[in-house]
Amino acid sequence: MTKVINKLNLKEACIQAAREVIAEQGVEGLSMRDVSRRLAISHQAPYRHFPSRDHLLAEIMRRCFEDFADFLDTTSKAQPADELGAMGRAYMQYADQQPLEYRLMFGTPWPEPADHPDLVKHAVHAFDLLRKNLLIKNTGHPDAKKRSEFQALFIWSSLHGLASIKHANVMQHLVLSHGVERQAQDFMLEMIDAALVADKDAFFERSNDL
Amino acid sequence: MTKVINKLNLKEACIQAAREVIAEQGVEGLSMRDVSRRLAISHQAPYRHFPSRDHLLAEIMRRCFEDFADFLDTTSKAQPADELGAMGRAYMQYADQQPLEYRLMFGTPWPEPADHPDLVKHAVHAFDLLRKNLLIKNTGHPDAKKRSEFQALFIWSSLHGLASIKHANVMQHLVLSHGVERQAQDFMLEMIDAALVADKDAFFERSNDL
DNA sequence: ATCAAAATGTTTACACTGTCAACTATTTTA
DNA sequence: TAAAATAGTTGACAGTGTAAACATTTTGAT
Repeated sequence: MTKVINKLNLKEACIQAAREVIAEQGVEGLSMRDVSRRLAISHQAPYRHFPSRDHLLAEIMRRCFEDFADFLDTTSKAQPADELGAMGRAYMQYADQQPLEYRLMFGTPWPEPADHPDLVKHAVHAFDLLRKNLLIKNTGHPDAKKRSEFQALFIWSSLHGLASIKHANVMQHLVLSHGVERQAQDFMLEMIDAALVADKDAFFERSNDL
Repeated sequence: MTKVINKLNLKEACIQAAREVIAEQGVEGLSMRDVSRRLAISHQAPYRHFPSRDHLLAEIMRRCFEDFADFLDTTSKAQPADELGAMGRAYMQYADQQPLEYRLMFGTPWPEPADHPDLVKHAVHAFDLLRKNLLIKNTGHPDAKKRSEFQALFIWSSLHGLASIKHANVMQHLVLSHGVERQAQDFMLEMIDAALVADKDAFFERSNDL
């Protein structure tokens, strides 16, 4: 009987139920009382396990980041010939398939980070996958570390930007030529690649003058 | 006396008060009753002018897009030598200076677009500024229209991505090398430029095979 | 100018939310 | 086994959006 299983580990059940709500209705549709109702428990029971709605939300965000980083890692490692490209495609794939979880991670104002250190740790981990990958590509280059960070920020920004524009459903109002929306992702990845290939030494010379 | 002025045009006063709330506390801090309280009117008065909170919000979003497009337009036209670059810098400048309004436009789930056609129209206008600018740069090129749209999406995504990552306050947790956060924007603009300069014909040839 | 109609604003009421406080039942531990 | 910690329930409060009924003011046609 589900109810008994729930009560054996109510904390886990709350998280599960809340994730379902979020995946169905988005984060603003999540209410503590809704979670309680789904589990057929009193509206205060979840508070024995989470001090507040924000704490429940933070735990869910943490797990999303965990899943997300895992997905990026395993998917890109499965294609050693082009890890970086695979990672980019995996990023967009995740954003496509889990739009509401993606929005939770990257489009929701974070709860006070100081109160949720684990959340930050897992979020940073996803970025570090990208950063490390680039660091390898940049070996031998002067300023390899800094360069990798710039590049990682650039790549992440571009992918995240496209993902969040897609989510906002703005594109369908832009009256784009045929096929543009569908091919936008591929074009974006090509542009990122081209930018990385292009020589950026001029920038570093100039920036050293500052 | 302010109160009288308000009552002479309550609709405008509501919008003004709501924008203040949003600029101070962000969109989730906006409540209809809060607006009423600020204007010292009954909590139902605003409903004579806006059917719902979403309608008030949509009107504010519309105006933000209007202001935003104006800002991009005038700022970039002031530097005819490098309109595109100026537009990119203006974009980031706006995002920096009006973070909460920017988040309202690009980070808030839109109300049903069908119910708010004007909102969409103004949002699209900002994109069209970019698209038109690129179309001029691409004159003579085969597929100039399509190419411009791809490029516009790429540029917009990159800028928006960086802006929204900045807003999320994630960067300060990434432990970046010295100066990287500060210079990220310049690097981004360089990368965009480099990508645009690089020959993209290969992409179009390949994509035509699909 | 008058009088009905439309507009604008107020009051009251309802269902919903997060969360505090008090109480009870259960489980763990000394 | 008694005490203490843990887990869950019930009831309350202040906040929200908004529907309905009512009052007032403004407007337009006669």
